[in-house]
This record gives sequence, C-alpha cells and structure tokens, in this order.
Amino acid sequence: MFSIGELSRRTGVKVPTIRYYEQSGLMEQPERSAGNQRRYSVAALERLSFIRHARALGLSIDDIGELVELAADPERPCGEAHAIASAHLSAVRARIAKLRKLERELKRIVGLSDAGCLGECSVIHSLADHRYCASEH
Amino acid sequence: MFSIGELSRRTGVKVPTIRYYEQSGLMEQPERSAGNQRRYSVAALERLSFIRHARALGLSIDDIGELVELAADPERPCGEAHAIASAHLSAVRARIAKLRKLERELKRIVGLSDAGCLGECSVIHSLADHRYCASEH
DNA sequence: TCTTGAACCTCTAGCCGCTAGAGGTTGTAG
DNA sequence: CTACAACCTCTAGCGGCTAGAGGTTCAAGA
Ligand SMILES: [Zn+2]
Ligand SMILES: [Zn+2]
Ligand SMILES: [Zn+2]
Ligand SMILES: [Zn+2]
Repeated sequence: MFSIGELSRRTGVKVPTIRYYEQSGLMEQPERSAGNQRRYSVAALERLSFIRHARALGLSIDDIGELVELAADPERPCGEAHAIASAHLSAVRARIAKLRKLERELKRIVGLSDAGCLGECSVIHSLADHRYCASEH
Repeated sequence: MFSIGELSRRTGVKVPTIRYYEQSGLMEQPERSAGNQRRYSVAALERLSFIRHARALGLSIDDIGELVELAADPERPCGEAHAIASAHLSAVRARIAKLRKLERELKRIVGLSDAGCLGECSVIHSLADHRYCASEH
C-alpha cells in the first residue's frame, strides 16, 4: 500500500494530477487510511503507469478511460482499442500537417526580415495580410 | 461604421470572439451607438484582420498584443517583432519534432495490431509500457 | 407610427488538463 | 509527546474561446 506521495514518486505523476485523475473517473477511488488518506495498491500503480504513458503519447483522458476499460475486460475483442489508437495517429498526423504549413509560412515571413526592414516592417506587413501566404492555414 | 455582426462577417471572426478580444485588451474599446451597441471603424476592421491572421499562424494573444503595439509605433525598430516571429517559428518547430516522435511510436503500436492480436491486445500492451518505445517522448 | 424579430447587450459558466493556494488534519520519526 | 512533512478538501486560475440566460436596441415592413 502506497501513499499518494509515494505513488507520485514511483510514477512521475504529480500528486494533484493523481487526484485530478480520480476526480475525473480515470483512476478508481482508492482505499483510505483510518485518517482518510489515500492508500494505493500495486494494481493502482500499474494503472497510473498506463495512464501516464498513454498521456505522454498524447491520448485524451476520454480515450484513455475507454482503453483502461477495454484492457480490464479480456473478453472483448480489441478492435475498439485499435480504432482509438489509429484515430489518434491520424489526428497526430493532421496536426503535423497543419504545423508544417505554419512552419513554411513563418519561415518565409521571418526570412524576409533577414534582409533588414526599410520603413515598414516586413514581418508585421506579412502577418497582416494572408494574400502573401503561399497556402491556406 | 460597422456593427459587431458586420465586422464579424467581414473578418470571419465570431461575434463572441470579438468581444473576448476586446475584453482581453487586444481590440480597443469601440465607440458605441446611442443604445450602447458597438460601432467599429475601418481601423478596427484592419486591426481585427491582423489579429485573425496572426492567430491563424498560431501566435498567442499576448504576442499579438505586442505586435499590434509595435505596428502602431513606426518609430520603434522592428527587432522585437522579428524576435517574436522567430521565437514562434522555433516553438512551432519544437512542436513538430515532438509530434513526429509521437507519430513514429504510434505508427509502430498501430502497426503491431495489423497482424491481429492473439490473447492480449498488442496495442494495449504497448501503450502500457514505455520500454517498447524507440525514443523518449 | 407601430410592430415585429433579428441582432445586440452583459454576465456567468463550461471546455481541457492540469496547477496553485488556502486553511485544516494526519502520520511518523525523534 | 512534539514537531513538521505530508496529507485532506475546496476553490480558482491558465488559454482561447464557446454557449446560454435574460434583457435591450435597431431597422424594415405594414
Ligand atoms: Zn522588420
Ligand atoms: Zn496566411
Ligand atoms: Zn489488439
Ligand atoms: Zn513510450
């Protein structure tokens, strides 16, 4: 049995974050000491490690909640888990694509200023007007 | 003079968002009609267009506030504006790099399941444990 | 001129995923 | 037995909006 501080140390998840996960239903309500302090089992430690890693991979709290449920029920086919993961992969790819467009435009805008600005600032000028952009964003 | 709805139509920024920008100091307080409704000038229209485009490029409200001030003061050298833009470019690049790492891991994890899972789901298994990951994230 | 009704007003609360702080209680080591 | 770190709950804040309640104003048509 671990205190919340010990669980925090072992998983690298901050104490208030653990309480937040409990409050949002992602972590189960743990047992309590006589004085009402949380006491965690090894199972809770594993669950929190799963959550931490899934969060690090960018999955949402809701998705992780689904995955935790799916993991707990070995009878269910794992197609849903696969779907969540590949939907997330697609979302990540979409975000990358968007950011790359931004990167290209920003590179152009920042590059303009390397020549130095005479009079009006070319950075501010380019930021002001989308017509100078090469793509939508 | 435009009403807030007209300004919204002309810039593509939603009405509550315009009010939010005003409240956060990004848009100046406009004149008001006799009945207390907002009335915008062409200058306000241009300012909001600038804000919209800078937001579309991912700049924060705070950064845009700085840029708007810099733009309004043609005496100031534009080094600060360049600095904001290139710092933002760096931030975008950092985010891309992070997302690409995620993408690689997720691709691996999703790919595992293509073979089909016998017994334990390989997606859930991989999500649970960082040791199978090829990089930090 | 009067009447609709769309558009406007302010204010509050919610979204996500935490994080910070106040003010009080418990656990543990010396 | 005392001291103090660690715990407890509760509330509020971050960014960048978005939604809704409940009330007022504007402009077009009769
Ligand atoms: Zn410049
Ligand atoms: Zn553009
Ligand atoms: Zn599977
Ligand atoms: Zn990993």
